[in-house]
Amino acid sequence: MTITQLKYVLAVAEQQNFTKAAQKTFVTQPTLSMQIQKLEDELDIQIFDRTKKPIELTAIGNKIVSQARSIVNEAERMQDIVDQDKGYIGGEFRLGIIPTIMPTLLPMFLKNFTNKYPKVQLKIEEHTTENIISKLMDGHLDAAIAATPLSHEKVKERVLYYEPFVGYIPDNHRLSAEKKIDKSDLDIDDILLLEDGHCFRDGVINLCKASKGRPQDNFQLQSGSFETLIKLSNEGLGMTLLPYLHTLDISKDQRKKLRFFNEPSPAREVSILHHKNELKMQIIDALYDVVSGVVRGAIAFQDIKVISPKKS
Amino acid sequence: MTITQLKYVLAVAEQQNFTKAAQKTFVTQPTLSMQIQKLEDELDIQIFDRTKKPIELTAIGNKIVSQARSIVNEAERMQDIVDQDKGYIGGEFRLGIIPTIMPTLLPMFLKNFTNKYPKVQLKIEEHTTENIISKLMDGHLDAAIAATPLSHEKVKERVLYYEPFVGYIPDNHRLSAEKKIDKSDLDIDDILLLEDGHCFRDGVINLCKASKGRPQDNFQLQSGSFETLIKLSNEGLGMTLLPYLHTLDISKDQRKKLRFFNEPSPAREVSILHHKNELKMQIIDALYDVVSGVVRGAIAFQDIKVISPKKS
DNA sequence: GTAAATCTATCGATAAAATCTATAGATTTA
DNA sequence: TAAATCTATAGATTTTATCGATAGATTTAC
Repeated sequence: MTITQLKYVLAVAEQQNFTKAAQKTFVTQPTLSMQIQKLEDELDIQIFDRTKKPIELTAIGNKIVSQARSIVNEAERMQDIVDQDKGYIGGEFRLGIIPTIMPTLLPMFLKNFTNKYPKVQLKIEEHTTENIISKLMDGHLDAAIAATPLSHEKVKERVLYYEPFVGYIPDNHRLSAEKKIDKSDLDIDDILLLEDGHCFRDGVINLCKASKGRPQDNFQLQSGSFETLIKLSNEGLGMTLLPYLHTLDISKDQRKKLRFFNEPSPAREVSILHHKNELKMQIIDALYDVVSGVVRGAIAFQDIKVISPKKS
Repeated sequence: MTITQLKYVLAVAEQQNFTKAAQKTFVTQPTLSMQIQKLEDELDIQIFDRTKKPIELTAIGNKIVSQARSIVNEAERMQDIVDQDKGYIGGEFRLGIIPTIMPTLLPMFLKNFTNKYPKVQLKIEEHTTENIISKLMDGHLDAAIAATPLSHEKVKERVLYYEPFVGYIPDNHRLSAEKKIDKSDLDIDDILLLEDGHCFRDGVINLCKASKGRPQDNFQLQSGSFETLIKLSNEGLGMTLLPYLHTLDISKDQRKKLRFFNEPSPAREVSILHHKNELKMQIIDALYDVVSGVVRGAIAFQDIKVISPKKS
């Protein structure tokens, strides 16, 4: 058994196709066929069920793939260990970011980071928190930025910043006259929410529950972007809540409709996540430094109360 | 980087000698030299400091070896996964046992086990609890039998049996007239103990502490075997405590000196330990079944109280 | 229903590698 | 100082991985 064979198995398992897997691994298809057969012979089992189209993993094949992933990950970590020892910061780095953080945070740190660490090939992907967790586990992502705490056993969190929630109140709204709003003012049936799957939505629901104590499940409207929520709100469909960083680049007119919360302001905790096995720690450290540095200038709230991002 | 190269590195790190490592890995010494050099070139570091005699690991070499061990262990697990899937029970299996369990328990299950699972090559080693933990961690042992609970993060425990402590009271002793003894009768300064390093010693000390509340550290005498303790006790040097299984094969005369505890009798918990990564689970399951089976016939106490084996 | 397209396995050739034997060079031991 | 021990190097040999070409099987398209 060789590490190369295991990589081939992973490629075929992922592509469900020998030919495509061959391209991905930069060898010819017969090479894959032979090497995988050799491994199957050595272990004396079938990894793939080739009668199915497209090709499928056998029951034992699934276990093999899972173990192979673990071995290949550990093997790739070897170079990282050496890099870390040398203080070298470079290579490919896959960073996941949740949708409600991506548009505001990314422009703030990306240029700064790539300037400072030109040898790092940052690959940034947008995923929901749920997908981020699974992609951190299987090694597809090296790290991620999401709302926390998630308290996942195999994922470590390091807090980057706390981002207060800000109310966006249309002119005709009952709270429009208030200078500041209080979480006790919130009514879940009156707030425009992001669609299901966004943890910011769950955070808002938790916030309302905390104040009212009774959740309702038939929300009026749902959207995938804050821009849409703002427009719907302007149409008089209700108020909405925005994360603070998002309020920094909205128009002057809209800014007038913002209402901050009484302290302690409800806030979300945003952290950098990585797998417990501490792959590429030196790049994660670098990201942490850059991001927490740029955000420190933009957010300066003292008294906040963290709202859980988890569905409850 | 290949798995073979990593195995060579582990062998040289262990033997601190290329020539001996070559014999162990069944290749010639030049093969080792070249493969290890290739790996060093690929990672662009020195794993071994060849100026030192005997050869030593460099600082980064230590990290490499640790990671290599992890990779090789995971790789070897691949075959175990296949074996488990096939229901095959065989191969080499290294079992560690602590000294105070070895002489009584081993004869009880060994023949039974080897009859039942002839394809398993059992290699049994005697180690202290401390050594057992480290050898489970580095993969030298596949499983071990020791007093628990140890609550070690990476070691799983499965209880095999509870073994009561039994007092051995010489004729001239103050407790000799009692039919049963109580843990409140114990005086640590009056009990003959095994030498330091045996967890049975720590268990007894914990027991005395629990009753008296004040530990003393200047014990009268220490020995490495219960036989010696019994003889010393016969000489009038004090009482001692024996694990129940040990009392099953002592002479008739000596048996008269045994005093059981009032219930709940203090007891040690004996468990089978294995690494969290569940290597060779099928053999561990088999061992568990056999051992707990044979012991169930020998120990039939109802009301016991487990004493911690850990030094405190 | 047939032809084209797609996909995997197999074959023989070739390039790459791992390993071996022999030995040089260096260091330690006697 | 000689012998013994140990690692590195060189060159030969065997083994292995990969490739290109193609056969055989299945699916897709018409």
